[in-house]
Amino acid sequence: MVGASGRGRPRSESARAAVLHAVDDLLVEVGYAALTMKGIAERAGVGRQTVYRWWSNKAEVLYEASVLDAQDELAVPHSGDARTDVEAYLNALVAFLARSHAGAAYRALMGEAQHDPAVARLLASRDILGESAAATVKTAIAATSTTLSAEQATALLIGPAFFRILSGHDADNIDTGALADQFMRVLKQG
Amino acid sequence: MVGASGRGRPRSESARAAVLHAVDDLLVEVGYAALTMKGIAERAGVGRQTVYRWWSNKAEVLYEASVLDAQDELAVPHSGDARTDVEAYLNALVAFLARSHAGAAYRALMGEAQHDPAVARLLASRDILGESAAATVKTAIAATSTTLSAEQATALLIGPAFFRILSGHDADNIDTGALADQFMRVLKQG
Amino acid sequence: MVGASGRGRPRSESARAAVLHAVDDLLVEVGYAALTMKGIAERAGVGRQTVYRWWSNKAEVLYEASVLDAQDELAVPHSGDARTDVEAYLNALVAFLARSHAGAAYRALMGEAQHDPAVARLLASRDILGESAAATVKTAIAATSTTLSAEQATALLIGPAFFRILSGHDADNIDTGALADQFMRVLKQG
Amino acid sequence: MVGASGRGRPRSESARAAVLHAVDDLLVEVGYAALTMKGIAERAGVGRQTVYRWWSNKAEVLYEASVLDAQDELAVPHSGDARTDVEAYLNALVAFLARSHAGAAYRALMGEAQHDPAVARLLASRDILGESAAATVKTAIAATSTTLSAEQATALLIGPAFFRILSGHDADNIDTGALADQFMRVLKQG
DNA sequence: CATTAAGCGAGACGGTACGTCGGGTCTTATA
DNA sequence: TATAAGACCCGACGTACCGTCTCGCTTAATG
Repeated sequence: MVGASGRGRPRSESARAAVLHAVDDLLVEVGYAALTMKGIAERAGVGRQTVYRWWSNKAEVLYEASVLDAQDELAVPHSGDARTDVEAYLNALVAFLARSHAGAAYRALMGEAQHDPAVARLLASRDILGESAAATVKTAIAATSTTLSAEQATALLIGPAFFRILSGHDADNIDTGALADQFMRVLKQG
Repeated sequence: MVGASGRGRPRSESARAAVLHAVDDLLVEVGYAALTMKGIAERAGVGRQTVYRWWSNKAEVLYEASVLDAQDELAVPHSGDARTDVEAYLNALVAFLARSHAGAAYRALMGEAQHDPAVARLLASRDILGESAAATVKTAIAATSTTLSAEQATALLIGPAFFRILSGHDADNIDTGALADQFMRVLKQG
Repeated sequence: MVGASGRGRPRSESARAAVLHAVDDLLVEVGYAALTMKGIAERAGVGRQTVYRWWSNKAEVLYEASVLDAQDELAVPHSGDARTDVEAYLNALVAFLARSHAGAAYRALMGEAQHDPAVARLLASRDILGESAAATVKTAIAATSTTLSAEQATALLIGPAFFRILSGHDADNIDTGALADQFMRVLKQG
Repeated sequence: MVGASGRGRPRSESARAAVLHAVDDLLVEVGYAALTMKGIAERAGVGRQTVYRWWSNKAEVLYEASVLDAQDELAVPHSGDARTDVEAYLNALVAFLARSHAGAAYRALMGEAQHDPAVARLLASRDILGESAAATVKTAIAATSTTLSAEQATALLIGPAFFRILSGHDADNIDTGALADQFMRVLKQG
């Protein structure tokens, strides 16, 4: 018996799906800045309360609608060759952060997290970027027998591209091949 | 003669200063999230219109009040030894981003910039972090005769720490010594 | 000379005239509701302070610009026949109150006076309507040997038309001939 | 079935009542000039938007809060004797216009109406003074078989006192007995 | 089958920040 | 000292969004 009594009308999965869909649409159409709870509910053809019943604030809806669903944008096939996998991952990372709608949502949420503890907790509850890199990092560590921890290696892998994108630099100028080389070299020596 | 009509009452530098001071105080007292234009004006003992006359939005005031003034938090003495300077810079960077009020303001602004083009332009107009690292990066490049561009090297230097702090990881666990070593090693080899 | 020391630059009569002229123009162009001190000063090509130097508030400028100048709208030639003069006066009164710009200004000021004591004092300082009716009323009183005071007679003369116009009734439907007859009849019997 | 969608939360009659009550209180405490929408909402413990939802401007709230409710101040018992009723009505009129809070509100609104068409329409939508006088005027007309229209008679009845009060003359000096006599005399002869 | 209780769409609710506007004062350089 | 210009402080304006609440109406599971 998981929760609830089973009495009363069950929650509408279709309402939930409509909200998530509406968020995706609105993100594309009006952008994050113009996203409002009222707008989302209306677009979804759903009562405002229903949105708040499933998610407790705007960040949560957005996170689930856009970020979670988009994890596969960061999933890359593993070739077995560490260097190849690293570059593939970096390409996926740049594409996600700099060019996808989900990435824009993720950046916006990370921004909110800098001054809203609730959003910070939300993002911390699931380390999307870290997880997405985990397999690649693991392969690279195994291939180089570095002494670096996975966490350190992850920061080395993601950090440079992450910084350049968040800083507003042109994502097209990021040389993922070079970054991959540098990353592998550090691992081989530490 | 830098422009200026000379006609009419001159803008009050003291009002301007009072606003910047008020922002600094309020950031410490109530934090970024609770910062409002009304609150700033009232705290500064200044009319609301006066604030809007000098800055066109909250981000601009905050940027000038907190971020510009705080560049010296990122200024580190140069020892002449590249490795030493790099670690010193990384320590200053972590202290700024993760522990100072100005750093909190900077992270908040960088967050806004992710969905507000005006803020993005504002931050892009003066690449605070890049500038602060420039001397250190230059020294390191000279000492290693790397083929990396300054921009690439800057991203390598700042990225990993930047990523971990923005992601909400514990700043105390950042091993700046190790990061400095890794940075130098990459430069020596590329 | 009348007051002042004579030292320093004398007040500019032309600035004063420009303001009064500007008020007249603006009243016609934008109406009372859109009249602002800033607008008046700009239209007159005059500093804001200069306006306040001559008049202490908006009501005073308007009063002098529009109402005082318009007293001659209410001045009617006297024929010597009381009944004739009364009707002529009533026609002038209706034309002034209901159809002239000065009359609109007067009504607006009388409106302000209902909740602004300063404006009330201003209007009380010079009983424009009462004065304008004085000669007509005097003639009528003399012609009828009524026991009514001038003040009572004035209220009887002006009141009915005044009420209908201020109440927003159609001024064209006011039968000034009938009103004149009724006025004369009351006087003859009291 | 008087319309109404039946959907959504119904408007709160208690909020509406709280606003009207707050307006009454504030009129007495701070007067018309200091009445603000913000102040009204706060005093009523109501959101600002809620006030705007029921009434579209200050005049409307005031009209409903103060003027409509105050019609009974102008309701006088009818004795059957026209002359008696007329004097009783004039006493009530003077008391209302010159001495009651509702009367002050009415004068203020009539003032606004002189330069604000919306307020003019509002007042025209319900001719408070005319209605209040209607029964008295009807009785007087019947008793005198005058040829005057009701509208003309109303202006004769109300006009003189109305003019003196709006002009700021001392209301205590208004001889309602004399005005009643004059009114009756005019009717008997026309 | 009737009851019951929770979810539903709709939209009003109390709050609060926004950016603008007007009032009346103050401070420049110039005349 | 008056002037034109325009910045100053103040505070009301009407709008927008937040997250909560309250309607009448479904929609199951329970009795």
